[in-house]
Amino acid sequence: MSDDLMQKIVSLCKRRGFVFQSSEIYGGLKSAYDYGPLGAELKRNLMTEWWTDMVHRRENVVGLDASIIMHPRVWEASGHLAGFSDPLVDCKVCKERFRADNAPRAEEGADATLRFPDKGAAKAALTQLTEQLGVTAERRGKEIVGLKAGAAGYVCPNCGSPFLSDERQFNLMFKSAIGATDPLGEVAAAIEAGKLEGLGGRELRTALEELTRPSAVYLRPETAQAMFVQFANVQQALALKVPFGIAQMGKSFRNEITVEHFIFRSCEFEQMEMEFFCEPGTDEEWADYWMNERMSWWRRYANAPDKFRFRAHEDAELAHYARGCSDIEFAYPWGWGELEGIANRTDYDLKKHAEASGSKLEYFDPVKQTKYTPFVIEPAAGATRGVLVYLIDAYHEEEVEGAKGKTETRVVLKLHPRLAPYKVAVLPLVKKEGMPEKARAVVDAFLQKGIAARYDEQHAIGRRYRRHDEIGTPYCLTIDGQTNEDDTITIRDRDTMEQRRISIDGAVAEVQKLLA
RNA sequence: GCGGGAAUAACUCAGUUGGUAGAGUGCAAGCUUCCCAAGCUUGAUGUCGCGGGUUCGAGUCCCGUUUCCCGCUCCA
Repeated sequence: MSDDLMQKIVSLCKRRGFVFQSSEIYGGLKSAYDYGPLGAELKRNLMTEWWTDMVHRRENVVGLDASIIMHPRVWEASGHLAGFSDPLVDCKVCKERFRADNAPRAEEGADATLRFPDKGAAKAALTQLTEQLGVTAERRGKEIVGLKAGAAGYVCPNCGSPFLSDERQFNLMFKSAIGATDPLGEVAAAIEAGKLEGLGGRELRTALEELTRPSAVYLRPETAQAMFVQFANVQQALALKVPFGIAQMGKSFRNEITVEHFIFRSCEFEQMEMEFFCEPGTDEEWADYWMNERMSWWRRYANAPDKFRFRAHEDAELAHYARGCSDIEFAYPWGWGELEGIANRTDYDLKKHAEASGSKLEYFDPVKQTKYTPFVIEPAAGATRGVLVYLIDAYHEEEVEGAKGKTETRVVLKLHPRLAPYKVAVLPLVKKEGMPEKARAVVDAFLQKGIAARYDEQHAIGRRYRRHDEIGTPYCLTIDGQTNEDDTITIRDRDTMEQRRISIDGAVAEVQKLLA
């Protein structure tokens, strides 16, 4: 059922021009998606709503639009360069993949006991050990005993097996090279000069890294760091007093181990983040404040507000820099999943960057005459996730009575009017008696005001209504026979399908009122 | 990356033991039509994901590969 819903949404997205697979005619590129005309509007509307709410409506929050490529030392200081290259290992017995540094320790030669959920699984594992790995061991119920831990120094956290793949580095940051010359030229020159001769494994890797390091740059894996790095500039330029926030929207890039669920997790994605700098000791209060602000923002545009919830991170899953973190989760078709994280990042980031750069990233409180490193509350939302969330929230199938009295299924995207790609569709009831001309004039009036409007005369009126239901157009304006008599048109509500008459001259003002 | 499934028209899908690529929907043109995918006429659209192989002949069989979906894992 849930897969079904996602498939319908994916299909609608393509058919109606919300989201296309990237580079589709070349076979597609993994996890890359393009936002079509309607998707571009939806995403833009969503992000504009965020910016308006977070920046324009608040005196103490300002914006930033930083470059995606920053100095590589930013990522060293932030911990991303190390943290995003954690060695991962696969278990050869149960196929579990895990982080080597989180695995249960087991010194070489220590007893290793494999545990399985039931006897059947243990039997199967024993057979596998014997046949594929050539190992003899003994099974006792759900366990396999008589094995020793290997040189790795740890065992599989899932089944306890010491049969593991080599550690593999996953570079989760997109690496690129800045400069007009290809760093491979340096490598080629070094090879020709024999400088790499005799090197292997880790040594060779290190040597190659050193050769390419001068030109190595990374695409940002989050927008947050620029706001820490520019903290002092922003604070001084605008003479901001703590507490204040810096907000930023934009693309981020991560080589995710797995991408999934359409645009839910992709390597290139868009974020809406704000770093709120506050006095130490007031941080928990501000964390509560922003949690409530952000939750009410998400719910404001939703049909089903109860599909959003908080989930506090347990201590074990907290990032090393965070004192606390609460996710705003949404009930996706596949289950609850993250949409936004509100983290208390303490003074970790500012201190790290101060230390690494040698710059003072402190705040002097002119009233209290004290100097301190502010604490940071970070509401970090996924903009592209937001698009998916509202598409899922908006997608409805309804049984309605058709023209001939039989029940039909109506597909309607109940997008919030401010998020909807088109605000109005203007339809001549029939293509004659001057109706198309009048409809065109109405469309022009909307476009002059910068309101996304669409003229549509194709096919029967009912079909046009349904077509706009499917892309979420909240209002359809129809020019009919009566328009010629009294200069009124009908306005149809997408969700109720009810119509009422309004004056043709007041149409723009009427819709503006509805959108406000 | 590992394991499982899938890919045929814009969408949803059929396609027999290998023998000239189909339907519905949608789309386009026109007629009709004064309000909820109505009716009629006409029309266009296929590198059958891509690349090899087997074969007289491959949408169909084999191999590789790409992409998508479902689990493991990671995050916004």
